[in-house]
Amino acid sequence: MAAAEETADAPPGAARGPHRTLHNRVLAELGPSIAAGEYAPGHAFTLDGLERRFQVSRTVVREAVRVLESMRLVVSRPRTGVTVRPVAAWNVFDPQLIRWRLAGAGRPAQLRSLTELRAAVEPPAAAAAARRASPAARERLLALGELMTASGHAGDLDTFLGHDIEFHAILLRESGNEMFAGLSGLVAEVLTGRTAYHLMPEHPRAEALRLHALVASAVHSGLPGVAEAAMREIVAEVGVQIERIAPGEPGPFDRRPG
Amino acid sequence: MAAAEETADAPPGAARGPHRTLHNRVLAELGPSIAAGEYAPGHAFTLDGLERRFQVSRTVVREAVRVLESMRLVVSRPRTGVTVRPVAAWNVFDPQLIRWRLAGAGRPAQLRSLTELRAAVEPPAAAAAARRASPAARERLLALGELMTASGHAGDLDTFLGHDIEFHAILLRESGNEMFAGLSGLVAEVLTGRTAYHLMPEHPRAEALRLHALVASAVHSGLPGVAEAAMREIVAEVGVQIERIAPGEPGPFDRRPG
DNA sequence: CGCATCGAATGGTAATACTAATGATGGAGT
DNA sequence: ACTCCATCATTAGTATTACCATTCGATGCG
Repeated sequence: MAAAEETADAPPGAARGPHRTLHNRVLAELGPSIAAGEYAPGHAFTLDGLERRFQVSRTVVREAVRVLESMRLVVSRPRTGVTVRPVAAWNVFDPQLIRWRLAGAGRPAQLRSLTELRAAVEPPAAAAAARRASPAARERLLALGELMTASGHAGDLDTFLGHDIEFHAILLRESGNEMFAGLSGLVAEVLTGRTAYHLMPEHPRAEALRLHALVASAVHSGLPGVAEAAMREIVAEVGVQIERIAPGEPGPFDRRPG
Repeated sequence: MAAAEETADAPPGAARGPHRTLHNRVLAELGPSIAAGEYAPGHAFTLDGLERRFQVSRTVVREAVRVLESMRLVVSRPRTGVTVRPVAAWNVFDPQLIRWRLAGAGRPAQLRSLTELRAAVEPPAAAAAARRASPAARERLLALGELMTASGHAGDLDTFLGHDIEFHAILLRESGNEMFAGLSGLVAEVLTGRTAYHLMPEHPRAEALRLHALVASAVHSGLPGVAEAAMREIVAEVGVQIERIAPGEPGPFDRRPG
């Protein structure tokens, strides 16, 4: 009922999404452009300049700058202004910053870093989950293994992706390590990005399906070693994927001395 | 000359440390107490309350709240105030937050998470460094291996700690993965914390010294597999250390079903 | 039980004073 | 004439204050 009003009283600018506040809108424009390297380290903004550029008050600009400062993207000092810091100083684990980089030209490099990180963390996380997961989580993992096998054979990549994400998220969350758990959102981005990059075959490899089921089974049975080994097999193909994501980057045998 | 003036114009409160600005001073008090769990999730502050509590203006309080918000410690909404979010929502990788937790009652749990994380990441990082490190870094690692052996045998734990930190920092930085590199500061905290907790024997174990030298040698020779295996041995003792840090936590064989 | 209204708290703007950092100026000593 | 150094002026962030707009939960009425 009153369908006409629904469209009328919800102008696009007043959306209650992440851009609810003005300083978030400033961040949404300034953050990605700094993260993309559009401003060289050392480049200096002034508050007045940003004020004019975004047509907002000083307070709003300062709030945005404080957030950028807490991500260590910039420093704000009297007389100097707001200067961009070198990339090495940035908080590269800040999810917001990661998303900004994924949205821009740095996407392949960011996906590459994330993929390597996930390859390092997920096997120990699987082992930890085999030790510490709740009974309900163990059951859910078993079920997800079967669901993934089904949707994988059916070639339903969207459904498969959803189950894949939930599978890895549960594993990380149930590892009992909150830092592992904190990576679950980023792993989801990697898995999604992999699909978006068409790095997935039309049907997931049968071996990968079996390995996921094996991990689930090992966790269910409380066998950390088996879970870790099986997960290591799953992430072993990342070397290949990294090459496809960023072919220009130094590969496994580059720069080998002698 | 004018030595008397030097002491006069540099009062301790005006130090140019991290508390240079007012909002940082508010953060330095509010952040740790929230991070320590002194306010249950759902607890609501008001800007006016914080204003009075810290005797600062609204602007300053708002900037501090924005930073806490970007760490996902709190959300700020009209009518509701600034409410503390559940721990699961926090940006657990934010170095500032990690330091706040390390400074408070959560220190053992935080050290435990960090130790597990480092155990997961450092072996792959060592492998990557063997592939990608610069020649200068390979040389420095060799030298550090010898320095650690010397200071280790001499029982000079402070010097040893310094070399140990530099060793792991170089390895992470030269892995060519900026997210691995971003962990170097945190690894330094773990190593320092381990010493502070008296988890180190008076003389580092001879095996550990040999293993560090072996990692350096493998990286120097461009042997990723060897570097990774040796590093895995180094971090293998973390299981023991974790037990000592947090004896009450679920151990390797807890909750095993069946 | 649904809905309009109220009010409490944040969100945003503007004007202004304070303070820190830095480059320029000018004088003293060589 | 030249160097050195203290001092001052300039610039841009820092902080305060006051005021209005917006949002959203609660209250209570129909």
